[in-house]
Amino acid sequence: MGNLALEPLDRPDGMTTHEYAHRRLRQAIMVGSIRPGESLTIRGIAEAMESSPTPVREALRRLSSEGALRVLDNRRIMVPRMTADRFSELVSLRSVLEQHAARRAVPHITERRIDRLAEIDKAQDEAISRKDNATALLLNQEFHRTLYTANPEQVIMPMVESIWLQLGPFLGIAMEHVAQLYFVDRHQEAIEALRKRDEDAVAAAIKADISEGIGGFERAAIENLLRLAGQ
Amino acid sequence: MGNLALEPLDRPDGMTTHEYAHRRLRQAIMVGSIRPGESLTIRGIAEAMESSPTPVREALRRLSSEGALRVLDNRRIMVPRMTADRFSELVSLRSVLEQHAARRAVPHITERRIDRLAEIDKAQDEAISRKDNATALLLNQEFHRTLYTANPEQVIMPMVESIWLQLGPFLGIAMEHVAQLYFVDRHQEAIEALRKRDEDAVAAAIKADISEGIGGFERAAIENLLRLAGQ
DNA sequence: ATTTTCGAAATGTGATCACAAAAATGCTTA
DNA sequence: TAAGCATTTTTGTGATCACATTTCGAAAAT
Repeated sequence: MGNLALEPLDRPDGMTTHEYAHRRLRQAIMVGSIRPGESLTIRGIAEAMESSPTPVREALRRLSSEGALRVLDNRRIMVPRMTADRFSELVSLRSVLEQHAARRAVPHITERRIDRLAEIDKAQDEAISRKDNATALLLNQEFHRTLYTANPEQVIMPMVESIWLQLGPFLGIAMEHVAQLYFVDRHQEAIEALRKRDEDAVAAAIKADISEGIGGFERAAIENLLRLAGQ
Repeated sequence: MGNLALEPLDRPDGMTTHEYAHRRLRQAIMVGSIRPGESLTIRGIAEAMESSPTPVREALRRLSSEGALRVLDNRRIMVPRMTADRFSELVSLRSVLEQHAARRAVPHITERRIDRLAEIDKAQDEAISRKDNATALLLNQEFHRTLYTANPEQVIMPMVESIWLQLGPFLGIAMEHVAQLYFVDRHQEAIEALRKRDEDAVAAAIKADISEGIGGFERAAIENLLRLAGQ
C-alpha cells in the first residue's frame, strides 16, 4: 500500500537486483523511515524500486534473518515494534558483543588505523557541534566498525550490524521526538587505550560509550517515547 | 553435479517450500553432510528436493545471512572452509555470547524448566555412554537452547544458533576422524547454580563447559584434522 | 605434453504467470 | 447502528522462461 519512503540509492555496476533491494531496504529500516508495525508487501516494494517480486523476496528473507524484519504467522512482513524489554535486551547484548569485538581487534590494530579512528572521531565531533544528528550517528557507527574490522576474521561484525539494525528504527523515532540527542564521547579514551594496546582499557571505553550513550535511555523514557510515537 | 546428501525431512502441513528448503539445507550443513568448500548449485538443490529455483534461492539467502554459507565473487555458493583462526574466533565468541545468554535467562528460569534441563542432561549422558555421538551432540544443543530460551526476549538465540551452524561442519569432520569425542559435563554444575539463581555460577559453568568441550581443541589438532580431511 | 581456443553446457538472475489464501469491501440482515 | 455474509481485490508463493555470464570439455596449436 503506502508509497514506501525509499530513497534511491547509488547502485554500482554489476550489483544484483536482490542485493540492491537489500541495501536499499536496510538503509530505510536503519534510519527509521519505515515505521515499526507497518507491514510491507512484496509487490509494493518491487513496484517502488521498479523491479519484480523475485529479487525482493530474497532481500526480505535476508533482512528477516538479520533481525531487521519479522515474518508474522499470516506471512505478513513488518518492522518489529520496540518494547522496553527488547530495548534492554538489545543494549545489554550490544555492550557484551562490542566489548568482545574490541578486545579481539586490539592484537590486529595498526597505527594507521588508529589515526583513521581519530579522524572519524573528529568528523563526528564536528557533526555534533552543528547538530547534524543523522551524520553523527553514521560516523559513530563508522568509528565502531573501523575498530572491529581490524580483526581479519569477521564473524562478530555481522552480529553487531544486526544489533544496530534492530536498534535503528527506535533511534529514528527518538530523533524525531527528542530535540537534541545526547552524544557521549568515550572515543578519545578508546583511542588512547588502543595506542597502548591495552585490551581491558579499550573494552572499558567501549562499555562506557554504550552504557552512557544509547544505554542512557531510562526505561520510563523509552515507554514515554513509544507512546508519543503512537507505538 | 554431486547428488546432495539431503536426507528427506519431516514437513508439516502448511510449511512453505522455501522454509522447508531452509530447514533441510540447514540440517545437512549442521551435521556436516555438505563438505566445506563444496559448491552448491541452485538447480541442483531444487532438483534434489523436487521443487524449483525460486524457493531454493530464498533459503540460500537466509543461510548466507546466518553465516552457514558464503557467496563468492563468482556468485558461487559454498560452505565456508574452517581455519584454525576462524575456529578460535568462533569458540571465543560462543563463550562470551552463551555466558551472556545464560545470565539473561536466570531471572526467568522456573523450577519446571530446570527439571527439564536435568532430564535432557540425563538423556545426553546415556547417549554418551552408548557412544552415540550424533545424538549426544544434539542433546547438548538442546540443553543449551532450553536454558537460553527461558528468556522470553529472543535476540541472542538466533546468534547462538548461527555460531553452532558455523561450527557444525567442522564437528562433522571431527566426528569422522576422531575415534571418540570427548564430552565434558558441566551441566550438573549449571543446574545446581540455576537452583540457587546464582548468575555468576551459571555463567562460570557455561564458560567451563565450552572451554573444556569444543574449546579443548588445540590449534595443532585442528590443523591436523583439517589436513586429514583434505581441507 | 602443455597451453590455448572455441563451442556447448551449466548456472545465476530476474520477470512473468497461475494458484490459493488472506484481507478488504460492499451488501444484507438483525 | 452493528454484526454477519458473500464477493472482489490484494498478497504470498512457487514454477517456468529468457537472458547473460561463467564454467567445462574437446579439439587445435605450440
